[in-house]
Amino acid sequence: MSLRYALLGMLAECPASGYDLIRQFKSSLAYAWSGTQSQIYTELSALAEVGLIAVSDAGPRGRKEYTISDTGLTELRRWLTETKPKPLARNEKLLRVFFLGVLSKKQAESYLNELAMIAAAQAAELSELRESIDWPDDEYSRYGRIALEWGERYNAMNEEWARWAIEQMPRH
Amino acid sequence: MSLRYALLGMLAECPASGYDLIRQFKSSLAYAWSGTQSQIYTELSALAEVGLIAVSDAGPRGRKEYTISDTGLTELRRWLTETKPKPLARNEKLLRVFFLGVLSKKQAESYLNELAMIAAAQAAELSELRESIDWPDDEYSRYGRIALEWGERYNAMNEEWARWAIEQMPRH
DNA sequence: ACATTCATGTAAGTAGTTACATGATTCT
DNA sequence: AGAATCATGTAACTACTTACATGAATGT
Repeated sequence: MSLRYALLGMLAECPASGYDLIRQFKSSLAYAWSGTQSQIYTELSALAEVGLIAVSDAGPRGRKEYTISDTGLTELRRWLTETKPKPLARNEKLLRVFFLGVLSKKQAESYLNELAMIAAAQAAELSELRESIDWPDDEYSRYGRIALEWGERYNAMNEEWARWAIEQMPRH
Repeated sequence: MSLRYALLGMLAECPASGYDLIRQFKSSLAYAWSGTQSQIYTELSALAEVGLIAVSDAGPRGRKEYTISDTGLTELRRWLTETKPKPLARNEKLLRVFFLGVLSKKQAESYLNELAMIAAAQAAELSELRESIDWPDDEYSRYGRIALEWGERYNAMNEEWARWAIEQMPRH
């Protein structure tokens, strides 16, 4: 159901097509929510059918630009203020850590090292992203910057933790 | 598919019933993976059918204790060493941050404050958990402690970040 | 006797993924 | 002319959730 609100939220900023939204998912929203092409087009049709968004323009190659409606914006605000976010429940990288006891110490250490490297690579990606965006001085980019900061802190934390974890391993 | 490996991983430590595993999901594994009662019983039947686990004992009230098989353990090791963990893709708390621009500053700040409080509460829960467990000196608890440390760092990071975010908001 | 906990299972529905399918427009 | 990109949609499948259903054993 969150995909629905992710789409509403993006359309609250500016009108966009399904194709545009798929790219936005991949760039800015990637570490907060993911959605496949097929799911996004299906959900956009459903949102239009219930009147939370509407086709506001048509472009070449069957492009349909959607705009959020008043009821859509109201529904987005209701979601933000009257419902509670679900705690996160799926972290495959961490899940694997619990079971490293079935591997050799060398293999376990190599996995932890891989986690450190993934975190470092993602940190590099994010700092590149931060610099590639020229942040306008508006509401949307304030919160975009705050979310990006979360990503940077998350990656830093993961890398430090993975390096700490390697140190906890007995010498072999 | 990860649920399958979560179950295999828990059974690699010691034999257990579906009921036991459900409780383990709620206590130690909760922030790494979640699974409902219905999903867990269904998956255990499927795992038994393909021979990755087997019923090793029967108890009162139809209790069935499962034990991991050799092929099950091999499959768990294969998953850990030969497949890559999927990056995390769903964080509803963070998703909402992107869209706080549609709320008033007061409402947005109140949301960020709520995030700080959730993180603090979870940190308290985890430190209680750390103290309630008497950590045996074996492989499984080494990695359990490492995973718990991740949770503590994650919560600390979230709380600090949320407080930092509130400071970024303009005075009103 | 009654409540609680232990213990498992199934059915129906929703959300998400993978694969297939098509075609217009733009760039080189 | 051919490749790349833009652009949308549907079908089949897998994963996950919610709700329903049952009943034995244990504690008070």
